[in-house]
Amino acid sequence: MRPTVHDIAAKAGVSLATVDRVLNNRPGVRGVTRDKVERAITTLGYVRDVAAANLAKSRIYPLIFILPEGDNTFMRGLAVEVEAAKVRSAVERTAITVLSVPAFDRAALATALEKARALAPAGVAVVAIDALEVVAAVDRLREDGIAVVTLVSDLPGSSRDHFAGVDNIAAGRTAGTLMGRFLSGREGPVAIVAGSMLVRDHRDRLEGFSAAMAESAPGRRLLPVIEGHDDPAEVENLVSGLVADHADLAGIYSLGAGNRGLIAALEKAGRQADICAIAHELTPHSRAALASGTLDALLNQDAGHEVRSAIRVLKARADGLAVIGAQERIRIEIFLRDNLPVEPA
Amino acid sequence: MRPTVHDIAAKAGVSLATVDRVLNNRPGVRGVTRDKVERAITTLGYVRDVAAANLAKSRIYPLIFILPEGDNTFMRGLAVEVEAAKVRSAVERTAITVLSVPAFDRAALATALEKARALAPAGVAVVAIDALEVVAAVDRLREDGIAVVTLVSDLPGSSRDHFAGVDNIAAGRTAGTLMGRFLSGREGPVAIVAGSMLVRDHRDRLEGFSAAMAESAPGRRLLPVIEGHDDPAEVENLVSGLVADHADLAGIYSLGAGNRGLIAALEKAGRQADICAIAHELTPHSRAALASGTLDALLNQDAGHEVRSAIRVLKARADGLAVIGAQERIRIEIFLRDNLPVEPA
DNA sequence: AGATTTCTGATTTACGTACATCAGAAATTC
DNA sequence: GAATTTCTGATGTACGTAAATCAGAAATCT
Repeated sequence: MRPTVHDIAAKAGVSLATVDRVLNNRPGVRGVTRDKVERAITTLGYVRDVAAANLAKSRIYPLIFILPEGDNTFMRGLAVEVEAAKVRSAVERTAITVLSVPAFDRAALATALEKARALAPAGVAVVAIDALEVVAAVDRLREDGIAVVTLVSDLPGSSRDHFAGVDNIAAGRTAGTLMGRFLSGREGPVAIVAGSMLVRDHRDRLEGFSAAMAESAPGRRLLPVIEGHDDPAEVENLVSGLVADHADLAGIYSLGAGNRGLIAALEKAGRQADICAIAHELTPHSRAALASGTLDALLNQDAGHEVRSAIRVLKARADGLAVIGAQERIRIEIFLRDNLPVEPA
Repeated sequence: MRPTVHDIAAKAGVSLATVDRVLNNRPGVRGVTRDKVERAITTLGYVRDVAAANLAKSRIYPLIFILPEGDNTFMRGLAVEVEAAKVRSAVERTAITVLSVPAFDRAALATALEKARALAPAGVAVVAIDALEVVAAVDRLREDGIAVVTLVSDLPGSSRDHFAGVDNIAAGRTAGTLMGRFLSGREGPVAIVAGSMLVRDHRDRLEGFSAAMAESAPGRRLLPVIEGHDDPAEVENLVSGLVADHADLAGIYSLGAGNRGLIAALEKAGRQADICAIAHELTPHSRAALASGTLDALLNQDAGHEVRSAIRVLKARADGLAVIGAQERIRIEIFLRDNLPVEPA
């Protein structure tokens, strides 16, 4: 039978109250007594029953998620995952509020962070934009003792507690190596379509991709980066132009969202089999395109994992606990048509 | 504030005892009363506090894991994950026993299953061998009302409740597509090294690989399958012979364990850069080989995920609850040198 | 030595659910 | 209408921890 606080009290020859003081390092215990209790704890191998402790505490964690608006599937999926977390909030003792802000709008994001600060939550998760005013807003939250986790896109210069997202340089490198190797024995330039160079994750992916391409396919020409602002219509326009202008185009790396536009452009031009296309994020559209062969590979970050990780970290930081880094690392998933998960994602 | 059983009792105008009877469908409640209570439950949006419920029940789940012996890293890693689960058993209310059996020994496995049955646990997780006597032993467990989950390698003909492992046909296909595309523009045959054709997962991987190779690289010649019994020394011998015999060998797919031998053979022959090698399971050795370029790609199943999933499913089945299929699906991870996780795995 | 401060113990209530017991009310049967 | 049988209520205990209160013991200071 698993030892309880009562067993420790008996073993150490002290009262329950003293054990409680030691366990929750409250003041009022002499050094010698504290040692006695701690020895009892280790010899009995006591571990606190978290369920019972939470029950007794009946603590709740008010959390705020700040998410960008816009109709790209990944961000909507992220919002869906946050909603799913809301449903679990009863079980997880969280109270989640969502604030929506226009995409790629640094001023709006800074304002939203201030608004979140006024609500005095235990923690805030935010899809960051890499801008000074955003850094400043995050730092103010931290000064108020509010835990902050960046989600999907990081904010390295700030005092945020944690980044719940993938290593985007590595993601870009992965795409670069795949592209380089898939195109071996084939001529022609490679194009890159981004959302915006304003967000950190896109910049990082570009950096990684360029570096890996230089290594795995040294002579390959990269066309100048195109920004489609994660908007399907805009991306379709840009890619259509690209394909028309470069008859010898060998590959396209789409490092942002708006892949519906990319897919449509390739298929309308009849170049879907010809051009090696690698994109990010598993959505119904990208999934179908991968299955049909329009896309050749897909990199993915699991939005559900990211949201759940962000919540775990925020709760831990709110309690002043350390997080286990390895457990909270979000992996880059690679999908080919052969290892697509069965369920539509 | 979240509603409790007391709130339901008040709302429905009944006593706590009646609410309890409805919630845990115990007998002794009239139809009308039951309806009243259920209406109160839905209108208040009551959800049972699982933590408190478990605390009150103080239920424990005795589980048995049957794992193969042998010194291949993946199975040892699996054992480590089971040990890690043992550590958490206090929190998760499980009591885990491990039985070790010789690898690839169907009779020993059947005996171990009988032994497990005699211990009358709530559930059994087993790395299966595809043999009639094993199927029979599993079916006997199920007849005794013991939940059974196959781990890593499935047993399709049996009445097991669930398979906690990857789709190995898809894994093989993935390897085949990568191999085919990585070798585009290069001549030479491809070799396949398996552990044993006795286990289902290896047979499935072979099937998938052959099919995908046929599609993505139609003319490519596949050498006959070699069985290394997941033993590093044996694998090294076999691969050394293979490399010596085939100067034009373009690729090797190692679908089992014992990759230390594969890596050593390639490096001793000086063919590590020349031959495209794809293997399974991320271990310190395979990880280093991927980083250095001896291996070109690595497919992985996360042993930790599999063990945790198996435990969740066994607990759920022991309580007669359904499992959410999508949540328990184990993904095939693809690693290139660029997306290796930072921590040694 | 007396007053003060600092520790420690004993005890109690609470968290939300499970489960058992017993008594009384309601419905059913004869 | 009396005797059953079947429901329902009231009440209490338990799970393991948190947290508060109060009283007494020990140490420290004057």
